[in-house]
Amino acid sequence: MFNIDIRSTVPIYEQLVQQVKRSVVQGLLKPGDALPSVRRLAADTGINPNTVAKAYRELEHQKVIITIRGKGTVINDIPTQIDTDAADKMRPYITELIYAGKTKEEILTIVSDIYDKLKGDNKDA
Amino acid sequence: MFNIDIRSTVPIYEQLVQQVKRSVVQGLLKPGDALPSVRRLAADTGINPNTVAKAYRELEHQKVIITIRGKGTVINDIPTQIDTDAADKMRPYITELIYAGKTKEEILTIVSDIYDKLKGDNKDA
Amino acid sequence: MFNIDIRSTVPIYEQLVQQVKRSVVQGLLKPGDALPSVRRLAADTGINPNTVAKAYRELEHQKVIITIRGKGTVINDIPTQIDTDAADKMRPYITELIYAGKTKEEILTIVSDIYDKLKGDNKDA
Amino acid sequence: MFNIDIRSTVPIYEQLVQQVKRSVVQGLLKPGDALPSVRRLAADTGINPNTVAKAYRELEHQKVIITIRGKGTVINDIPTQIDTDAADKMRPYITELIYAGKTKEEILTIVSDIYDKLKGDNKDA
DNA sequence: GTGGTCTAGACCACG
DNA sequence: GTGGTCTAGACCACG
Repeated sequence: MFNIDIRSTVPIYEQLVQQVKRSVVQGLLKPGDALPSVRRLAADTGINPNTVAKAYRELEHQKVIITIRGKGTVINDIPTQIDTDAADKMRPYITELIYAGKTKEEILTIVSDIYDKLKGDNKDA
Repeated sequence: MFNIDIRSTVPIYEQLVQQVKRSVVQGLLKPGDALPSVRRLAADTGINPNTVAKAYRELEHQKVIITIRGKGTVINDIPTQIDTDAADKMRPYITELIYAGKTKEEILTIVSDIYDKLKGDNKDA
Repeated sequence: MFNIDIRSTVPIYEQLVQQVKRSVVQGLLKPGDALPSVRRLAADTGINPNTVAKAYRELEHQKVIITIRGKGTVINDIPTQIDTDAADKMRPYITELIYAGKTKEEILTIVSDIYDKLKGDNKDA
Repeated sequence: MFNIDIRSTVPIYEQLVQQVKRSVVQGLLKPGDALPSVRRLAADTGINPNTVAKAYRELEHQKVIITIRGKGTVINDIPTQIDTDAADKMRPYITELIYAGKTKEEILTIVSDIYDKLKGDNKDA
Protein backbone atom coordinates (compact mmCIF):
# COMPACT_ATOMS: atom_id res chain seq x y z
CA MET A 1 0.00 0.00 0.00
CA PHE A 2 2.77 2.46 0.83
CA ASN A 3 5.94 3.08 -1.08
CA ILE A 4 8.93 3.92 1.06
CA ASP A 5 12.23 4.99 -0.47
CA ILE A 6 14.97 4.49 2.10
CA ARG A 7 17.39 6.27 -0.21
CA SER A 8 15.41 9.49 -0.08
CA THR A 9 16.49 12.39 2.10
CA VAL A 10 12.90 12.71 3.27
CA PRO A 11 12.53 10.97 6.64
CA ILE A 12 10.64 7.70 6.45
CA TYR A 13 7.98 8.82 8.92
CA GLU A 14 7.46 11.92 6.80
CA GLN A 15 7.06 9.82 3.66
CA LEU A 16 4.40 7.81 5.44
CA VAL A 17 2.57 10.96 6.52
CA GLN A 18 2.66 12.32 2.98
CA GLN A 19 1.41 9.10 1.45
CA VAL A 20 -1.52 8.75 3.81
CA LYS A 21 -2.55 12.31 3.02
CA ARG A 22 -2.09 11.72 -0.68
CA SER A 23 -4.29 8.63 -0.48
CA VAL A 24 -6.98 10.67 1.22
CA VAL A 25 -6.74 13.39 -1.40
CA GLN A 26 -6.93 10.79 -4.14
CA GLY A 27 -9.95 9.20 -2.51
CA LEU A 28 -8.16 5.89 -2.02
CA LEU A 29 -8.73 6.34 1.68
CA LYS A 30 -12.05 7.76 2.85
CA PRO A 31 -13.19 9.07 6.25
CA GLY A 32 -13.92 6.11 8.48
CA ASP A 33 -11.59 3.75 6.62
CA ALA A 34 -9.36 1.82 8.97
CA LEU A 35 -5.58 2.01 8.86
CA PRO A 36 -3.52 -1.04 9.74
CA SER A 37 -2.19 -1.14 13.28
CA VAL A 38 1.29 0.20 13.89
CA ARG A 39 2.66 -3.31 14.36
CA ARG A 40 0.86 -4.62 11.33
CA LEU A 41 2.11 -1.88 9.02
CA ALA A 42 5.60 -2.18 10.45
CA ALA A 43 5.62 -5.91 9.81
CA ASP A 44 4.23 -5.51 6.28
CA THR A 45 6.67 -2.84 5.22
CA GLY A 46 9.72 -3.73 7.25
CA ILE A 47 9.78 -0.25 8.72
CA ASN A 48 10.80 0.18 12.32
CA PRO A 49 7.63 0.21 14.50
CA ASN A 50 8.87 3.35 16.26
CA THR A 51 8.95 5.06 12.89
CA VAL A 52 5.43 3.99 11.99
CA ALA A 53 4.24 5.10 15.42
CA LYS A 54 5.84 8.48 14.88
CA ALA A 55 4.05 8.87 11.55
CA TYR A 56 0.72 7.97 13.15
CA ARG A 57 1.36 10.43 15.97
CA GLU A 58 2.06 13.15 13.44
CA LEU A 59 -1.05 12.26 11.40
CA GLU A 60 -3.15 12.33 14.55
CA HIS A 61 -1.66 15.69 15.48
CA GLN A 62 -2.64 17.00 12.05
CA LYS A 63 -6.10 15.48 12.59
CA VAL A 64 -5.79 13.40 9.43
CA ILE A 65 -6.45 10.23 11.40
CA ILE A 66 -8.17 9.60 14.66
CA THR A 67 -7.91 6.72 17.08
CA ILE A 68 -11.31 5.34 18.07
CA ARG A 69 -11.65 3.01 21.04
CA GLY A 70 -12.20 -0.48 19.83
CA LYS A 71 -12.06 0.41 16.14
CA GLY A 72 -8.38 1.34 16.03
CA THR A 73 -7.06 4.05 13.76
CA VAL A 74 -9.35 5.49 11.11
CA ILE A 75 -9.27 8.33 8.62
CA ASN A 76 -10.79 11.46 10.11
CA ASP A 77 -13.44 13.62 8.47
CA ILE A 78 -11.84 16.03 6.07
CA PRO A 79 -11.98 19.57 7.42
CA THR A 80 -13.68 22.24 5.37
CA GLN A 81 -10.80 24.66 5.35
CA ILE A 82 -7.53 24.55 7.17
CA ASP A 83 -4.79 27.04 7.57
CA THR A 84 -1.67 25.71 5.97
CA ASP A 85 1.77 27.08 5.31
CA ALA A 86 2.15 24.85 2.27
CA ALA A 87 2.13 27.89 0.01
CA ASP A 88 5.12 29.41 1.78
CA LYS A 89 7.00 26.17 1.57
CA MET A 90 6.57 26.03 -2.17
CA ARG A 91 8.36 29.30 -2.72
CA PRO A 92 11.89 27.83 -2.69
CA TYR A 93 10.90 25.30 -5.33
CA ILE A 94 9.26 27.89 -7.52
CA THR A 95 12.42 29.96 -7.17
CA GLU A 96 14.33 26.87 -8.21
CA LEU A 97 12.16 26.37 -11.28
CA ILE A 98 12.55 30.00 -12.34
CA TYR A 99 16.26 29.66 -11.83
CA ALA A 100 16.21 26.55 -14.00
CA GLY A 101 14.80 28.65 -16.81
CA LYS A 102 11.09 27.81 -16.63
CA THR A 103 8.55 30.45 -17.63
CA LYS A 104 5.48 31.26 -15.56
CA GLU A 105 3.31 29.29 -17.98
CA GLU A 106 5.56 26.24 -17.74
CA ILE A 107 5.47 26.37 -13.97
CA LEU A 108 1.70 26.64 -13.86
CA THR A 109 1.46 23.70 -16.25
CA ILE A 110 3.74 21.68 -13.99
CA VAL A 111 1.55 22.43 -10.98
CA SER A 112 -1.59 21.75 -12.94
CA ASP A 113 -0.21 18.39 -14.04
CA ILE A 114 0.70 17.44 -10.50
CA TYR A 115 -2.83 18.35 -9.42
CA ASP A 116 -4.42 16.30 -12.17
CA LYS A 117 -2.29 13.26 -11.41
CA LEU A 118 -3.22 13.49 -7.75
CA LYS A 119 -6.94 13.79 -8.42
CA GLY A 120 -7.10 11.58 -11.48
CA ASP A 121 -5.21 8.52 -10.29
CA ASN A 122 -8.24 6.98 -8.63
CA LYS A 123 -10.37 6.15 -11.62
CA ASP A 124 -10.14 2.54 -10.47
CA ALA A 125 -10.40 3.22 -6.77
CA MET B 1 20.57 42.04 3.18
CA PHE B 2 19.66 38.55 4.28
CA ASN B 3 17.04 37.51 6.77
CA ILE B 4 17.94 34.54 8.93
CA ASP B 5 15.45 32.92 11.26
CA ILE B 6 17.41 30.94 13.81
CA ARG B 7 14.24 29.35 15.15
CA SER B 8 13.29 27.85 11.79
CA THR B 9 13.69 24.11 11.17
CA VAL B 10 15.33 25.01 7.87
CA PRO B 11 19.10 24.96 8.45
CA ILE B 12 20.71 28.37 8.53
CA TYR B 13 23.06 27.60 5.66
CA GLU B 14 20.05 26.42 3.62
CA GLN B 15 18.18 29.64 4.35
CA LEU B 16 21.16 31.56 3.05
CA VAL B 17 21.31 29.41 -0.09
CA GLN B 18 17.62 29.97 -0.77
CA GLN B 19 17.83 33.71 -0.21
CA VAL B 20 20.77 34.19 -2.53
CA LYS B 21 18.95 32.26 -5.25
CA ARG B 22 15.77 34.20 -4.60
CA SER B 23 17.68 37.48 -4.92
CA VAL B 24 19.09 36.32 -8.25
CA VAL B 25 15.66 35.34 -9.49
CA GLN B 26 14.28 38.68 -8.36
CA GLY B 27 17.06 40.50 -10.16
CA LEU B 28 18.32 42.05 -6.94
CA LEU B 29 21.57 40.26 -7.56
CA LYS B 30 22.90 40.11 -11.11
CA PRO B 31 25.68 38.05 -12.68
CA GLY B 32 28.98 39.62 -11.74
CA ASP B 33 27.64 41.27 -8.60
CA ALA B 34 29.86 40.66 -5.59
CA LEU B 35 28.63 38.92 -2.47
CA PRO B 36 29.96 40.04 0.89
CA SER B 37 32.97 38.09 2.08
CA VAL B 38 32.36 35.13 4.35
CA ARG B 39 33.68 37.02 7.35
CA ARG B 40 31.79 40.16 6.52
CA LEU B 41 28.45 38.42 6.15
CA ALA B 42 29.14 36.42 9.29
CA ALA B 43 29.82 39.60 11.22
CA ASP B 44 26.75 41.35 9.83
CA THR B 45 24.35 38.51 10.53
CA GLY B 46 25.89 37.08 13.68
CA ILE B 47 26.15 33.70 11.97
CA ASN B 48 29.28 31.65 12.45
CA PRO B 49 31.73 32.06 9.53
CA ASN B 50 31.82 28.29 9.06
CA THR B 51 28.09 28.26 8.48
CA VAL B 52 28.30 31.08 5.96
CA ALA B 53 31.16 29.28 4.25
CA LYS B 54 29.03 26.15 4.06
CA ALA B 55 26.27 28.10 2.32
CA TYR B 56 28.77 29.60 -0.13
CA ARG B 57 30.24 26.18 -0.83
CA GLU B 58 26.77 24.82 -1.57
CA LEU B 59 26.00 27.76 -3.85
CA GLU B 60 29.26 27.17 -5.67
CA HIS B 61 28.41 23.47 -6.05
CA GLN B 62 25.13 24.56 -7.62
CA LYS B 63 27.04 27.02 -9.82
CA VAL B 64 24.99 29.94 -8.53
CA ILE B 65 28.11 31.77 -7.42
CA ILE B 66 31.72 31.57 -8.41
CA THR B 67 34.80 32.39 -6.40
CA ILE B 68 37.31 34.58 -8.17
CA ARG B 69 40.87 34.67 -6.90
CA GLY B 70 41.49 37.67 -4.74
CA LYS B 71 38.22 39.26 -5.73
CA GLY B 72 35.93 37.17 -3.57
CA THR B 73 32.60 35.72 -4.51
CA VAL B 74 30.38 36.88 -7.36
CA ILE B 75 27.08 35.77 -8.91
CA ASN B 76 27.66 33.40 -11.80
CA ASP B 77 26.06 33.65 -15.21
CA ILE B 78 22.62 32.09 -15.10
CA PRO B 79 22.57 28.82 -17.00
CA THR B 80 20.21 28.43 -19.93
CA GLN B 81 18.39 25.35 -18.74
CA ILE B 82 19.04 23.14 -15.76
CA ASP B 83 17.65 19.84 -14.67
CA THR B 84 15.85 20.16 -11.40
CA ASP B 85 13.73 17.93 -9.25
CA ALA B 86 11.92 20.93 -7.80
CA ALA B 87 8.66 19.85 -9.43
CA ASP B 88 8.66 16.51 -7.60
CA LYS B 89 9.32 18.25 -4.33
CA MET B 90 6.24 20.41 -4.73
CA ARG B 91 3.85 17.46 -4.83
CA PRO B 92 3.56 17.06 -1.04
CA TYR B 93 2.65 20.71 -0.67
CA ILE B 94 0.08 20.58 -3.42
CA THR B 95 -1.35 17.52 -1.70
CA GLU B 96 -1.39 19.57 1.46
CA LEU B 97 -3.29 22.38 -0.22
CA ILE B 98 -5.86 20.01 -1.70
CA TYR B 99 -6.24 18.47 1.72
CA ALA B 100 -6.78 21.94 3.16
CA GLY B 101 -9.75 22.33 0.84
CA LYS B 102 -8.26 24.42 -1.94
CA THR B 103 -9.60 23.99 -5.47
CA LYS B 104 -7.36 23.64 -8.50
CA GLU B 105 -8.01 27.26 -9.43
CA GLU B 106 -7.12 28.47 -5.96
CA ILE B 107 -3.88 26.51 -6.01
CA LEU B 108 -2.89 27.86 -9.42
CA THR B 109 -3.63 31.36 -8.17
CA ILE B 110 -1.42 30.78 -5.14
CA VAL B 111 1.45 29.63 -7.34
CA SER B 112 0.88 32.47 -9.76
CA ASP B 113 1.00 34.95 -6.87
CA ILE B 114 4.23 33.49 -5.54
CA TYR B 115 5.70 33.79 -9.02
CA ASP B 116 4.58 37.39 -9.43
CA LYS B 117 5.96 38.39 -6.05
CA LEU B 118 9.30 36.83 -6.93
CA LYS B 119 9.56 38.44 -10.34
CA GLY B 120 7.77 41.68 -9.59
CA ASP B 121 9.68 42.87 -6.55
CA ASN B 122 12.18 44.65 -8.70
CA LYS B 123 10.83 47.39 -10.90
CA ASP B 124 14.18 48.23 -12.49
CA ALA B 125 15.26 44.66 -13.20
CA MET C 1 41.52 0.48 4.81
CA PHE C 2 42.48 4.03 3.89
CA ASN C 3 45.92 5.58 3.91
CA ILE C 4 46.06 9.18 4.99
CA ASP C 5 49.24 11.23 4.76
CA ILE C 6 48.84 14.21 7.08
CA ARG C 7 52.00 15.79 5.72
CA SER C 8 50.72 15.89 2.15
CA THR C 9 49.62 19.18 0.62
CA VAL C 10 46.51 17.37 -0.63
CA PRO C 11 43.74 18.05 1.91
CA ILE C 12 42.86 15.10 4.08
CA TYR C 13 39.23 15.08 2.98
CA GLU C 14 40.41 15.12 -0.65
CA GLN C 15 42.72 12.16 -0.03
CA LEU C 16 39.76 10.25 1.37
CA VAL C 17 37.63 11.17 -1.65
CA GLN C 18 40.33 9.99 -4.04
CA GLN C 19 40.91 6.74 -2.20
CA VAL C 20 37.24 5.81 -2.10
CA LYS C 21 36.98 6.46 -5.84
CA ARG C 22 40.16 4.51 -6.46
CA SER C 23 38.79 1.59 -4.48
CA VAL C 24 35.63 1.63 -6.56
CA VAL C 25 37.62 1.71 -9.79
CA GLN C 26 39.78 -1.15 -8.55
CA GLY C 27 36.70 -3.15 -7.68
CA LEU C 28 37.66 -3.31 -4.01
CA LEU C 29 34.43 -1.49 -3.27
CA LYS C 30 31.34 -2.47 -5.22
CA PRO C 31 27.94 -0.78 -5.55
CA GLY C 32 25.94 -1.54 -2.43
CA ASP C 33 29.01 -2.10 -0.26
CA ALA C 34 28.82 -0.26 3.02
CA LEU C 35 31.39 2.32 4.03
CA PRO C 36 32.32 2.61 7.69
CA SER C 37 30.31 5.19 9.59
CA VAL C 38 31.76 8.66 9.90
CA ARG C 39 32.57 8.14 13.56
CA ARG C 40 34.02 4.69 12.97
CA LEU C 41 36.35 5.80 10.21
CA ALA C 42 37.33 8.85 12.23
CA ALA C 43 38.22 6.66 15.19
CA ASP C 44 40.14 4.18 13.02
CA THR C 45 42.18 6.80 11.20
CA GLY C 46 42.53 9.42 13.91
CA ILE C 47 40.98 12.00 11.60
CA ASN C 48 38.44 14.43 12.99
CA PRO C 49 34.84 13.28 12.33
CA ASN C 50 34.06 16.63 10.70
CA THR C 51 36.79 16.02 8.15
CA VAL C 52 35.52 12.54 7.40
CA ALA C 53 31.99 13.93 7.09
CA LYS C 54 33.29 16.53 4.64
CA ALA C 55 34.79 13.79 2.47
CA TYR C 56 31.53 11.82 2.58
CA ARG C 57 29.53 14.92 1.68
CA GLU C 58 31.80 15.53 -1.29
CA LEU C 59 31.48 11.90 -2.41
CA GLU C 60 27.71 12.19 -2.13
CA HIS C 61 27.78 15.37 -4.20
CA GLN C 62 29.71 13.44 -6.83
CA LYS C 63 27.19 10.60 -6.54
CA VAL C 64 29.93 8.11 -5.69
CA ILE C 65 28.20 7.15 -2.47
CA ILE C 66 24.66 7.40 -1.24
CA THR C 67 23.38 7.69 2.29
CA ILE C 68 20.57 5.32 3.14
CA ARG C 69 18.40 6.10 6.12
CA GLY C 70 19.41 4.15 9.14
CA LYS C 71 21.73 1.96 7.12
CA GLY C 72 24.57 4.39 6.72
CA THR C 73 26.62 5.02 3.63
CA VAL C 74 26.96 2.71 0.64
CA ILE C 75 28.65 2.80 -2.75
CA ASN C 76 26.28 4.06 -5.42
CA ASP C 77 25.71 2.44 -8.78
CA ILE C 78 28.40 3.53 -11.19
CA PRO C 79 27.00 5.90 -13.81
CA THR C 80 27.24 4.97 -17.45
CA GLN C 81 29.05 8.03 -18.66
CA ILE C 82 29.95 11.22 -16.84
CA ASP C 83 31.30 14.50 -17.96
CA THR C 84 34.66 15.15 -16.43
CA ASP C 85 37.34 17.74 -16.81
CA ALA C 86 39.98 15.28 -15.69
CA ALA C 87 41.60 15.35 -19.14
CA ASP C 88 42.25 19.09 -18.94
CA LYS C 89 43.76 18.71 -15.52
CA MET C 90 46.31 16.22 -16.80
CA ARG C 91 47.86 18.64 -19.25
CA PRO C 92 50.19 20.34 -16.77
CA TYR C 93 51.57 16.97 -15.71
CA ILE C 94 52.11 15.84 -19.26
CA THR C 95 53.88 19.14 -19.87
CA GLU C 96 55.96 18.35 -16.81
CA LEU C 97 56.88 14.93 -18.14
CA ILE C 98 57.86 16.32 -21.53
CA TYR C 99 59.95 18.92 -19.75
CA ALA C 100 61.58 16.17 -17.75
CA GLY C 101 62.75 14.65 -21.02
CA LYS C 102 60.21 11.88 -21.52
CA THR C 103 59.27 10.87 -25.05
CA LYS C 104 55.69 10.37 -26.17
CA GLU C 105 56.10 6.61 -25.96
CA GLU C 106 57.48 6.82 -22.44
CA ILE C 107 54.57 8.98 -21.33
CA LEU C 108 52.00 6.64 -22.83
CA THR C 109 53.72 3.74 -21.08
CA ILE C 110 53.55 5.60 -17.77
CA VAL C 111 49.83 6.21 -18.21
CA SER C 112 49.27 2.66 -19.33
CA ASP C 113 51.09 1.39 -16.25
CA ILE C 114 49.02 3.57 -13.93
CA TYR C 115 45.89 2.23 -15.59
CA ASP C 116 46.99 -1.37 -15.26
CA LYS C 117 47.89 -0.97 -11.61
CA LEU C 118 44.47 0.55 -10.92
CA LYS C 119 42.54 -2.11 -12.76
CA GLY C 120 44.82 -5.06 -12.08
CA ASP C 121 45.15 -4.87 -8.31
CA ASN C 122 42.10 -7.00 -7.83
CA LYS C 123 42.31 -10.48 -9.25
CA ASP C 124 38.76 -11.43 -8.26
CA ALA C 125 37.07 -8.24 -9.43
CA MET D 1 51.73 36.17 -24.00
CA PHE D 2 50.20 34.50 -20.98
CA ASN D 3 46.60 33.56 -20.37
CA ILE D 4 45.46 33.88 -16.78
CA ASP D 5 42.04 32.70 -15.70
CA ILE D 6 41.20 34.39 -12.42
CA ARG D 7 38.12 32.18 -12.12
CA SER D 8 40.19 29.02 -12.02
CA THR D 9 40.86 27.22 -8.77
CA VAL D 10 44.50 26.93 -9.82
CA PRO D 11 46.49 29.71 -8.11
CA ILE D 12 47.55 32.46 -10.46
CA TYR D 13 51.25 32.02 -9.74
CA GLU D 14 50.83 28.32 -10.54
CA GLN D 15 49.14 29.12 -13.83
CA LEU D 16 52.09 31.32 -14.72
CA VAL D 17 54.56 28.57 -13.83
CA GLN D 18 52.66 26.07 -15.95
CA GLN D 19 52.43 28.38 -18.93
CA VAL D 20 56.12 29.22 -18.94
CA LYS D 21 56.92 25.52 -18.87
CA ARG D 22 54.38 24.83 -21.57
CA SER D 23 55.93 27.51 -23.76
CA VAL D 24 59.34 25.92 -23.27
CA VAL D 25 57.98 22.49 -24.16
CA GLN D 26 56.29 23.92 -27.22
CA GLY D 27 59.48 25.65 -28.28
CA LEU D 28 57.93 29.08 -28.06
CA LEU D 29 60.53 29.93 -25.47
CA LYS D 30 64.06 28.66 -25.97
CA PRO D 31 67.07 28.53 -23.63
CA GLY D 32 68.57 31.99 -23.41
CA ASP D 33 65.32 33.77 -24.31
CA ALA D 34 64.60 36.63 -21.98
CA LEU D 35 61.48 36.84 -19.86
CA PRO D 36 59.92 40.21 -19.11
CA SER D 37 60.83 41.69 -15.74
CA VAL D 38 58.50 41.05 -12.85
CA ARG D 39 57.23 44.63 -12.94
CA ARG D 40 56.82 44.59 -16.69
CA LEU D 41 54.84 41.36 -16.73
CA ALA D 42 52.76 42.50 -13.80
CA ALA D 43 51.94 45.76 -15.58
CA ASP D 44 51.12 43.98 -18.85
CA THR D 45 48.84 41.38 -17.32
CA GLY D 46 47.39 43.27 -14.39
CA ILE D 47 48.60 40.57 -12.05
CA ASN D 48 49.85 41.57 -8.63
CA PRO D 49 53.67 41.96 -8.78
CA ASN D 50 54.01 39.80 -5.67
CA THR D 51 52.25 37.02 -7.55
CA VAL D 52 54.51 37.31 -10.58
CA ALA D 53 57.53 37.36 -8.31
CA LYS D 54 56.31 34.21 -6.61
CA ALA D 55 55.95 32.47 -9.98
CA TYR D 56 59.48 33.50 -10.99
CA ARG D 57 60.84 32.30 -7.68
CA GLU D 58 59.15 28.95 -8.20
CA LEU D 59 60.44 28.70 -11.79
CA GLU D 60 63.93 29.53 -10.60
CA HIS D 61 63.65 26.90 -7.88
CA GLN D 62 62.66 24.36 -10.53
CA LYS D 63 65.63 25.58 -12.65
CA VAL D 64 63.34 26.43 -15.54
CA ILE D 65 64.60 30.00 -15.56
CA ILE D 66 67.77 31.58 -14.33
CA THR D 67 68.60 35.12 -13.39
CA ILE D 68 71.72 36.39 -15.07
CA ARG D 69 73.43 39.57 -13.85
CA GLY D 70 72.76 42.34 -16.31
CA LYS D 71 70.68 40.21 -18.66
CA GLY D 72 67.72 39.70 -16.35
CA THR D 73 65.70 36.52 -16.32
CA VAL D 74 66.23 33.99 -19.09
CA ILE D 75 65.12 30.48 -19.91
CA ASN D 76 67.58 27.94 -18.58
CA ASP D 77 69.08 25.06 -20.51
CA ILE D 78 66.68 22.13 -20.54
CA PRO D 79 68.01 19.33 -18.37
CA THR D 80 68.55 15.95 -19.91
CA GLN D 81 66.46 13.98 -17.46
CA ILE D 82 64.78 15.11 -14.27
CA ASP D 83 63.07 13.24 -11.53
CA THR D 84 59.46 14.20 -11.42
CA ASP D 85 56.43 13.07 -9.48
CA ALA D 86 54.14 14.11 -12.31
CA ALA D 87 53.25 10.48 -12.95
CA ASP D 88 51.96 10.03 -9.40
CA LYS D 89 49.92 13.18 -9.65
CA MET D 90 48.15 11.93 -12.74
CA ARG D 91 46.73 8.91 -10.96
CA PRO D 92 43.71 10.68 -9.47
CA TYR D 93 42.74 11.98 -12.90
CA ILE D 94 43.13 8.62 -14.55
CA THR D 95 40.99 7.17 -11.77
CA GLU D 96 38.48 9.89 -12.55
CA LEU D 97 38.47 9.01 -16.25
CA ILE D 98 37.97 5.31 -15.54
CA TYR D 99 35.18 6.24 -13.17
CA ALA D 100 33.63 8.35 -15.91
CA GLY D 101 33.45 5.24 -18.08
CA LYS D 102 36.48 5.69 -20.33
CA THR D 103 38.31 2.59 -21.60
CA LYS D 104 42.07 2.22 -21.50
CA GLU D 105 42.26 2.96 -25.21
CA GLU D 106 40.19 6.12 -24.84
CA ILE D 107 42.42 7.34 -22.03
CA LEU D 108 45.61 6.68 -24.01
CA THR D 109 44.09 8.56 -26.94
CA ILE D 110 43.27 11.50 -24.69
CA VAL D 111 46.83 11.62 -23.41
CA SER D 112 48.24 11.19 -26.89
CA ASP D 113 46.10 14.09 -28.12
CA ILE D 114 47.24 16.33 -25.29
CA TYR D 115 50.83 15.47 -26.16
CA ASP D 116 50.34 16.21 -29.84
CA LYS D 117 48.68 19.54 -29.15
CA LEU D 118 51.54 20.53 -26.87
CA LYS D 119 54.25 19.59 -29.35
CA GLY D 120 52.39 20.57 -32.50
CA ASP D 121 51.20 24.05 -31.61
CA ASN D 122 54.43 25.71 -32.63
CA LYS D 123 54.42 25.20 -36.37
CA ASP D 124 54.58 28.97 -36.65
CA ALA D 125 56.96 29.55 -33.78
C1' DG E 1 42.05 40.61 3.93
C1' DT E 2 40.10 36.36 1.73
C1' DG E 3 38.69 31.65 1.29
C1' DG E 4 40.01 26.82 2.60
C1' DT E 5 41.14 23.38 5.94
C1' DC E 6 41.12 21.29 10.27
C1' DT E 7 40.14 20.22 15.16
C1' DA E 8 37.15 20.02 19.26
C1' DG E 9 33.00 19.68 21.12
C1' DA E 10 27.87 20.19 21.53
C1' DC E 11 23.17 19.25 20.14
C1' DC E 12 19.43 17.21 17.40
C1' DA E 13 16.49 14.30 14.37
C1' DC E 14 15.97 9.76 12.81
C1' DG E 15 15.31 4.91 13.38
C1' DG F 1 24.19 4.58 16.98
C1' DT F 2 24.06 7.52 12.74
C1' DG F 3 24.45 11.56 9.95
C1' DG F 4 23.56 16.66 9.97
C1' DT F 5 24.13 21.16 11.88
C1' DC F 6 26.35 24.63 14.35
C1' DT F 7 29.78 27.24 17.09
C1' DA F 8 34.51 28.54 18.38
C1' DG F 9 38.90 29.03 17.32
C1' DA F 10 43.38 28.12 14.91
C1' DC F 11 46.35 27.98 10.88
C1' DC F 12 47.64 28.48 6.03
C1' DA F 13 48.00 29.79 1.07
C1' DC F 14 47.04 33.39 -1.99
C1' DG F 15 47.30 38.03 -3.64
